[in-house]
Amino acid sequence: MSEIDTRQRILDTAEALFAEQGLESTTMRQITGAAEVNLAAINYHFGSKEELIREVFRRRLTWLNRQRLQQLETLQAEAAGKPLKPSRILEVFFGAALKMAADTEGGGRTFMRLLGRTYTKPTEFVRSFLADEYAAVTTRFMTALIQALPGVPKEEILWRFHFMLGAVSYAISGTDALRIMGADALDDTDTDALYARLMSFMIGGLRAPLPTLQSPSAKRTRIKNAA
Amino acid sequence: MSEIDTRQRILDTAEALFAEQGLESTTMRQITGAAEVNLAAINYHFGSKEELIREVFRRRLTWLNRQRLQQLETLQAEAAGKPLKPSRILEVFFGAALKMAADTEGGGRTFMRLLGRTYTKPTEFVRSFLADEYAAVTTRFMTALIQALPGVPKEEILWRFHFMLGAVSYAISGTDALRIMGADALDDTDTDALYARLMSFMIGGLRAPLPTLQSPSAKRTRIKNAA
DNA sequence: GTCTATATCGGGATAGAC
DNA sequence: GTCTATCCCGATATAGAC
Repeated sequence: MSEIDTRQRILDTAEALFAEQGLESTTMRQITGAAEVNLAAINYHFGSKEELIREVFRRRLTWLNRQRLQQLETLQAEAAGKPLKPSRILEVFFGAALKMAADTEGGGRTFMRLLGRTYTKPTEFVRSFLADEYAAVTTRFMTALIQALPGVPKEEILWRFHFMLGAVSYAISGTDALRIMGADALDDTDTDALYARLMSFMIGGLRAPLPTLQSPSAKRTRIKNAA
Repeated sequence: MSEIDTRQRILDTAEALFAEQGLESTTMRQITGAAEVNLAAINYHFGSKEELIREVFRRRLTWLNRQRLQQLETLQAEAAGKPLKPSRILEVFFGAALKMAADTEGGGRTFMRLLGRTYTKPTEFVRSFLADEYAAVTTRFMTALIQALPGVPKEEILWRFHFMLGAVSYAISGTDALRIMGADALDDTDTDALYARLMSFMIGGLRAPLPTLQSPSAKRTRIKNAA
């Protein structure tokens, strides 16, 4: 078995097991066992388990974010200075993610599930290199969104972007949460339908009337009545 | 130190460490060390680490879901047979969660972060007892929502509920994802503002026009153009 | 490059004195 | 109920033969 093959097999197998069990719970014995390579191969090819994790994320994220930047630039070039429609920006950013998540054979779906789960509970070394991978792309998209929504405060846009990240993450991560909630019957294999559903939900949320933020003195009353 | 005190101290400490590090990465040595009790105390009081985890979730979830059911019943009694406003139902379900998440001193905030992270990647034993805890509450809320939205297909409601779970989960789980995305400046301590923001976003998403689901033959074209 | 064997560490759990 | 000491296991990592 050649060097390249072994590396790829380890990466693919690790990705699948990480997505299924989490980074910490997956052992090098499981990975090398399932990949049918020797236990020592991970340390030989990557140096350590941490470096393997880094590489699993890196190889997909650089590609994904390059796609996003290119498509955003295309969009901006076509607009020729005119303001972009917010929905177009979201379609580029989240569409790229969902397109990758729709790729069941190439492992894209597996990876996106892993990525979504990693956002909320990253260990420090994971958080730091994810931030590096995203640094270029997010500033570009956020400024584009802010320009596309002149009436909306920047803080509000950031929050809604955060909410959308959560929605997309759950949408991609399968139906575990829904199964906990007692609904096992949903079909999450129709990725086109999922994309359509998600986009209309998110556009609706992005376009929603701004919340009326009350003064501090009224705080207690509001939450109590609402909850 | 009395029995009760030790039990509580273990539960509180475990909850905090689980939220911070995850269930698997947190060791019994860390818990007992931070709680300043003996290493053997966990096995004595709970039997095993798994049983401790179960109890950490159980004590908060039963209370939370009882609140939700009571408030839903109140709402339905007040309506006296008339259809409920969807937003009122969401306010009860998610308001209860956010109210608990606003409790920084009593550990509610810590717990809700733990819960949100657990939804997406539950081990089998966790998934099964979470499903038990939620069994009563979700069927009630889903049927209420379906009745409140007569024009909307049941499947669509379930999906949008799923998206909302994701948004709420991310909103509660802190700003890790946003920090990865390069925005560290958001204030997530103003829980009332967060509640208002989240509710208007979710109502907007729930009220959004239904997606136009295309025929299977048109699938490839749509996603390609969109992404 | 690949393998076996092993070093070193830290995990959960328990026995038995107090 | 609490503590110490210990068992047993499986983790990452590496040394050294092939």
